[in-house]
Amino acid sequence: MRVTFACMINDSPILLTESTAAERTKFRRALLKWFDSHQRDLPWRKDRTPYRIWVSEIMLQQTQVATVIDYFKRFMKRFPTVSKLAAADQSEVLKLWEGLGYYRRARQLHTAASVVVERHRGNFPETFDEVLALPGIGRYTAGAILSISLDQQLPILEGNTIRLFARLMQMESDPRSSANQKLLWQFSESLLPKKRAGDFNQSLMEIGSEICTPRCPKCSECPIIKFCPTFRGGLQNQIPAPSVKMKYESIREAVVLVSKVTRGQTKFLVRLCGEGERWTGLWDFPRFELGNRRAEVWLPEQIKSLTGLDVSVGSSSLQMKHAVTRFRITLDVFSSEQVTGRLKSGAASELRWATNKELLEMPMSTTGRKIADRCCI
DNA sequence: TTCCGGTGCT
DNA sequence: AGCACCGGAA
Repeated sequence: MRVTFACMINDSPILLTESTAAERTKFRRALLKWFDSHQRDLPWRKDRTPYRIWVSEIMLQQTQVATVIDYFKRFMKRFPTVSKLAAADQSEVLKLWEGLGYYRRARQLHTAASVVVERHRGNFPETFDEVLALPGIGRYTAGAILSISLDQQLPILEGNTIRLFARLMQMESDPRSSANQKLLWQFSESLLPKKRAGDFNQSLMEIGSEICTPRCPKCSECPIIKFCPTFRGGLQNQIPAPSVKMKYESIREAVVLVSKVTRGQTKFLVRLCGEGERWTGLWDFPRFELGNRRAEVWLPEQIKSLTGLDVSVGSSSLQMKHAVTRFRITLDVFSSEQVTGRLKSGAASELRWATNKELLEMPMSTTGRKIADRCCI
């Protein structure tokens, strides 16, 4: 049997970094055509107002699409407009964000909503500089919002497109270096079509996340395979250059679960995390970095100075492991016994007693929520 | 157990 | 330039 691969023999490889205008047109068309038939049905793609795209982009920062979908739906149902968001209490915004992580995003989103109301009369701004000036919005997010919602011809560069571009450019050095970041932004800008810039940018990101994956990229499904020198060279595992390994630090933390019973109601002591600490604006049980100290002695001292209460702690009733950035945290939960004294007034941090039911309404971190679920029944 | 990922502060 | 911020997925 004779098989000819005429098309492959005749197709000369195209390097986008040295391409003609006609070749870039082919590239854009291939991407947009793929997007027309392969784009996922996502809730923020239904009604592409700047506000909805903004909320989706903030949620999608550092967070996968599958995780965001339900949060986005709940958020838009409760806050259908920027004015409704601005009018809400921060704690309610954080409650809708509970479990998504990076809670500063929610606080900045809420702050920015007020800025939009006051500075822009409730209309989300439509120039790059005005959008960029809002808290929580950097170069990527400003470009994404304005290209996706208004088709403004603005480039984007984020995790998925960095990887895709590094492969399309056959960039062998670290794409995270500032020199390479500059090249990648230029590359992103050089590819943009005049029309449908938003679909084009989304297509790049979707191919980056669904096809041009870090490991085992699905090159056979890639609509722009013929523009990819990394595929031709079989260098998918070398490009992008692997980053330097993260070095982790192990730390020990302890939660003290302080409870009291009044009129048959069990209440638990919680505190509001303040500015400059993890989980700002969220509620947490009293939590301490234990280090190598002895829990039975040190934790009651800490509780005394924090709250004025005298407690004793027994042995840990629950151990959890979790990670926050570079820290590997082993968290022990100690239930306090023999609680005496009154909560001191004018404490440095905001403290209160909360019933099981009240805990449900308070925004908490994922570990805080697990402790509440497991221990505050 | 390791990897992944935007913004903003220092 | 380096680091903190979070949770989920590989």
